[in-house]
Amino acid sequence: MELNEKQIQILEVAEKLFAENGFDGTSVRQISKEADVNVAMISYYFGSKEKMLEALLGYRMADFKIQLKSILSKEISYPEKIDEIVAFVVMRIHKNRRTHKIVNFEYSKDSRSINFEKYLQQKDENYRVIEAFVKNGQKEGVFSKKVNIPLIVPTIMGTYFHFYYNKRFYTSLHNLTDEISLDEFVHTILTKHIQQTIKALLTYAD
Amino acid sequence: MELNEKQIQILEVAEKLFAENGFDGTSVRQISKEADVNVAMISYYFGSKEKMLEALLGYRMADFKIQLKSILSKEISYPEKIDEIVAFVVMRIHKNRRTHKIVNFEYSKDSRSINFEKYLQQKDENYRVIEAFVKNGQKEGVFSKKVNIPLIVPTIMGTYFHFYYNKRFYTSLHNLTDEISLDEFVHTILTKHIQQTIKALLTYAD
DNA sequence: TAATTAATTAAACAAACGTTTAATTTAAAC
DNA sequence: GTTTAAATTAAACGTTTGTTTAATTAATTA
Repeated sequence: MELNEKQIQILEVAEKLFAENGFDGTSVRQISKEADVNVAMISYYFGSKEKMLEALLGYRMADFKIQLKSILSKEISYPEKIDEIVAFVVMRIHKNRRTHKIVNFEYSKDSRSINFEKYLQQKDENYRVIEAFVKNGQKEGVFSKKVNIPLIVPTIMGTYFHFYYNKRFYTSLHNLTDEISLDEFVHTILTKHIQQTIKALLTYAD
Repeated sequence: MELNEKQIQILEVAEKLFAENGFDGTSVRQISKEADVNVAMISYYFGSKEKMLEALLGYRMADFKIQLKSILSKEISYPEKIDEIVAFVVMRIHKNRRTHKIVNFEYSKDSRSINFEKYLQQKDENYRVIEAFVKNGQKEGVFSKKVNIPLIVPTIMGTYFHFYYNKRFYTSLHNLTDEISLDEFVHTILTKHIQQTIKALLTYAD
């Protein structure tokens, strides 16, 4: 789907409001007002509110596989590769945290009739790349064979998102006062914690 | 707050619908219809839709601290204690997953004016108990001192919730066909994975 | 420049929203 | 059995919802 400037402008406002107040908690009138366009433009450009969300998914979930694969082709040690993969995934989901939040919530609903193809595709690619990486490490005797590979990604992403969803709790626990120090915390301390966790898990012998 | 049978009946229907379709995605008329009471009963009993959610929090977040503390008083080894703590926390959040889901989403909104005291209290208790446990293990030389203690709980709960929020994806990955096998998976494989992760993290030497 | 397509608008649409009202039925207390 | 309080009801309240309409303006093409 080709998007012009105005469409992207609308999508970015929608992303912000959906993440802040939920899909159902945001009205198309709010979006149109904040994006400074007429209400009818949303139907005109996207067809409906739901299809607008689908367009947002397509817009945000692009170019994931390529970047992840370029990390894996590097000639560095296995622990270093874990560090790079985790750092990349955390950076990526932190950048797209708003869209992920919307998806996390809307996707788990039974009712909604939204097409999550783009999101699931990225999830699938993410899983396959990591599965191949871990199996390689196991074959070379670097990683433990007792690890449940499909649950590695939930541990990485889950740790980040639980932190993010409860950021009001954890920022007060860590004395993070503004948005900048939160970004910094994510890219240093939180990333390091997840790297440490995954490295420990993959080398742990019960 | 004292709750009579009818109020509990309403709250349990509300919990189910809120978790399925979101707070904003659920109407009081839906709740009243499914709970087989008149719409006005919700205002009559709880005052408003938002206060009904607060009542649900109070109802679901009780008796957490006592149960967790009784585990810690057991005379078992540190790794065994980790296993028991993780199993308890996972069992508990899985049982209350619907309410946690509602909170996870509503709490991270800036707009909403809901009182999350009961939820935050449980979170705080959970953190303090685990902090004390880990520090004890560190003092005795069993646990690594490089661990970021406030991020242990996000790793436990985050792994569970990321799995739960993407259950449609992971159940197809694990070939889980019905609700029973999902329950079983959570209490065996997923719990074991998280136990393994936390034990590895706490004993990992970089 | 004229014709055609795209973009933008204000107004209207029916449906659904949370909450309140006032009347009625049921239960408890005396 | 009468009085008082609690529970339940159908109907109405004013807003807000997503979407559509039909008219107008702007941009592109011929």
